[in-house]
Amino acid sequence: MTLTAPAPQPGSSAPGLGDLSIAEVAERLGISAHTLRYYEREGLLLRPVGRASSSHRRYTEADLTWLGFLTKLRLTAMPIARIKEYAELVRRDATGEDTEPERLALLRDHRTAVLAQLDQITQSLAAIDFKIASYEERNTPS
Amino acid sequence: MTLTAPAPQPGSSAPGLGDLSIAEVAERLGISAHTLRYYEREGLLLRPVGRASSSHRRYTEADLTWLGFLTKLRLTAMPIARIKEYAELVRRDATGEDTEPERLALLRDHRTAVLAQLDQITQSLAAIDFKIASYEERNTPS
DNA sequence: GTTTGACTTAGAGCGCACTCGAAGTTCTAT
DNA sequence: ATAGAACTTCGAGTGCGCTCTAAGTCAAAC
Repeated sequence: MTLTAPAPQPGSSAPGLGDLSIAEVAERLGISAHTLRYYEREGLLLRPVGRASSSHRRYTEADLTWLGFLTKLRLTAMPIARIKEYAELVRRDATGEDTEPERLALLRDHRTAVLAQLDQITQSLAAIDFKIASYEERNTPS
Repeated sequence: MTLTAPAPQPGSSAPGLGDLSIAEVAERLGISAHTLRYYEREGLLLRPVGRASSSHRRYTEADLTWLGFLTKLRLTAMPIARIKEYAELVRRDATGEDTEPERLALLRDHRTAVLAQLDQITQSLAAIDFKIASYEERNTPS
């Protein structure tokens, strides 16, 4: 485990020496290496992951940033297929096309869904709290 | 669809005339009739559902109350197996045994999980909002 | 009386998101 | 030099929570 990372110049896109192994990325993101390979296979990444001479994956900071955002989309229950669409838009953008309006729309839609999600969970939590309180009350005949 | 429900006396446990069909319950809870039967099969209900002379299910208010709580547990991602445990505790309680401490512990555990869930979602939402804001900014060159 | 439609059962099927297995290669440490 | 851990690919397997199908019953509407 090499911890001396010689600060890659920001904006570099080719894999360099400060890059991370799949296990390191997995740990940082709190997901498994299996899952990382799965996401890659499913076309969720923005560009091919770099490889070391040994053909082992080497993730750049940019990869990490995207994967971090991706996991936040997953944590808020965005389906894999939807994330894939988003990734495709980003890739199309890199070819000169302007897909920002679509990306913005997609994120706004998702935002709405997340707010609804939060609402449902919060309301359910209130019911659970109420039940807990009623149990506690009963066990505290004072 | 009979909407004139002659207010069942509260506390009644035997199926009566004001009871609801599976379709009515499904609609009220926002789940499918298929799902309701599935929950029943899985042993998530507190006692056998009443039947009309036609052998069609008739849900009491008490059934509805429990199913309402159960859907809130589901909405907060409690696994079916865990809900089943909880239901079993409630049923054991009805036999004279006191399972309240266990039920309280189970709900408290779940509450903790829900809070963590809310936290993760909220943090992810912040990242999504940040991204949305950065897109909007770029499209507003003033 | 016949049709329509909601209900019943038992069991199979499905979609999603991983998760694992096998067999082979490569890195790291001694 | 060699052992063991970590990586590679490809494809299959798993777990969860529904979701649907088929064949049949029953009640109400026309």
